[in-house]
Amino acid sequence: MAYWLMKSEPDVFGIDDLQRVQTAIWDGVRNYQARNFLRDQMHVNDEVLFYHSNARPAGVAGRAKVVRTAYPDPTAFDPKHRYYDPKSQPENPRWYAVDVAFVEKFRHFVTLDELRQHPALTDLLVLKRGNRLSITPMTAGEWEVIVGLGH
DNA sequence: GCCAACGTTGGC
DNA sequence: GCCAACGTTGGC
Repeated sequence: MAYWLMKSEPDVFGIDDLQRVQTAIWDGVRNYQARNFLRDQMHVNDEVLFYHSNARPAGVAGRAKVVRTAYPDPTAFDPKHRYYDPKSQPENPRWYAVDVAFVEKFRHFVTLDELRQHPALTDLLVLKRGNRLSITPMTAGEWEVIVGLGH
């Protein structure tokens, strides 16, 4: 069991969208380090904290879990899609996606500021200066603290 | 909208 | 392999 923080822009796809559809493909990852986490280390039932980026405020909106491990990202093969990448071919895929399922929306939205203030979260990768990774691992302890803040 | 930080691209 | 130019991310 692993614990992940996954960023999405709520204007594009937020926790409310996931709640509505319940299960969704997490596609559009176009960063090698994030892809490697997703492709090589994500397992079914891994915990996901759903982070709203490019939002006011930014922060953790709720929980999801992994329900399908990595498979080739179909949006990379679609020339009309904004995530299209001609260098990714079905016989040699460059980009991958997983499926995630809604678990809960936090009663209390945990803002980036609250994360920064908490002494147990100083090593959280998303708080590191300049961090742009859309998928980052965290420890079970960090996960528990953030879920506690959200409840 | 600004802009710092970062990743990727491509010429050499 | 270097590195300047460029594009993107994401908080504010």
